[in-house]
Amino acid sequence: MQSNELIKGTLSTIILTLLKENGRMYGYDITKAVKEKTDGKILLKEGSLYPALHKLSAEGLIESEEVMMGKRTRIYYKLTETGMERTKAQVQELMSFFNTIQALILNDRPLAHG
Amino acid sequence: MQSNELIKGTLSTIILTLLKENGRMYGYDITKAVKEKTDGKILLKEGSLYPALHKLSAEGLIESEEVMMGKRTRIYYKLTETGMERTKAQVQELMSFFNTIQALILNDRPLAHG
DNA sequence: CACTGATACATAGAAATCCGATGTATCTTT
DNA sequence: AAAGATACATCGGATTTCTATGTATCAGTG
Repeated sequence: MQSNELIKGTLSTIILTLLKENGRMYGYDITKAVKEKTDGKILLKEGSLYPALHKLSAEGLIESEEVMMGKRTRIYYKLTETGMERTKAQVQELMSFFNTIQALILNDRPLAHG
Repeated sequence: MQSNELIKGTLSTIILTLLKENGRMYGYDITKAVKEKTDGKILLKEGSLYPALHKLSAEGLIESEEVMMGKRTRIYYKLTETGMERTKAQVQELMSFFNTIQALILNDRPLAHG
C-alpha cells in the first residue's frame, strides 16, 4: 500500500484530531474510527498507533486514564490544554502543506524559465 | 521545520510532476523550481534530491543525459514512458489521499458512537 | 466445553525516507 | 583574490511506520 508511505507525518495530527472531536477514546477505538471514517482506505496498525500514543503522552499533548472493563484494561486518552493548542496548529499546518503541494502539482504551466 | 516531516511520501511525486511539466530538468533546477513554486515554503535539500533522482532512475521512471557546460557536468532528467504513466497514477493517489485526510480531519462531527 | 474471532494492550526489529554535514569543483561578480 | 552561486555526490543519523510476535479477555457458535 502506497498510502502508508503518505501517512508519514500525518499520523499524530490524525490522532489528535480524533481526540479533539470525540473527547475521549482508547486505542482500539481509534483504529476503528480511522477505518470507518476513511472507508477502509487508511488502516492504522497497532504497531503504529500504540507507540504514537505513548509518544504524544510523553510530550504532554494527551493524558491517559485506565479503566477496567471486567478484567480487561482499557486506556482512555484525551487532549490536554497544550494538546488542544497543538492540534489546531498542526491541522492548520497540514492544510497549508496540502495547499502548497496542490499548487505545485496541479499547476501544469511550465516554469517561466528563470 | 515540520513541513519537512510532511514531505515524506510526496517527494517522488513532486519530482515526477515537475519533470512532466517542464520536460527536462537537472537537479539544481528542480530545487529552485520547488522553492519558487512554493514561495520558499518547501526547500528541497540536495541530500534528499540526488538520492531520490538516482532511485527514480534505477526504477526506470526517469532517464538522464549528461551535458557538459564548459567544464561542469550537468545531468538532465526526463520522464520515461513508464514514468509518465506512474506520474499520473501517483498524482491521483496523492490527491485521493489528501481528500481522505481532509474528510477525516475537517469533519468535526463526533462519531455516531459505534 | 472448545473453538473462533473480535477486543485490547504492548514491544522489538526491519525498512524506508529525508536531512545535516561534508566534500569537490566550476563560474560569476566584485 | 574572495565570495557566493552553481552543480554534482555520499555518509551517517534521526525519525517514522510496519511486520511479526506476544499476552490476555470476552462473545458467540457448535
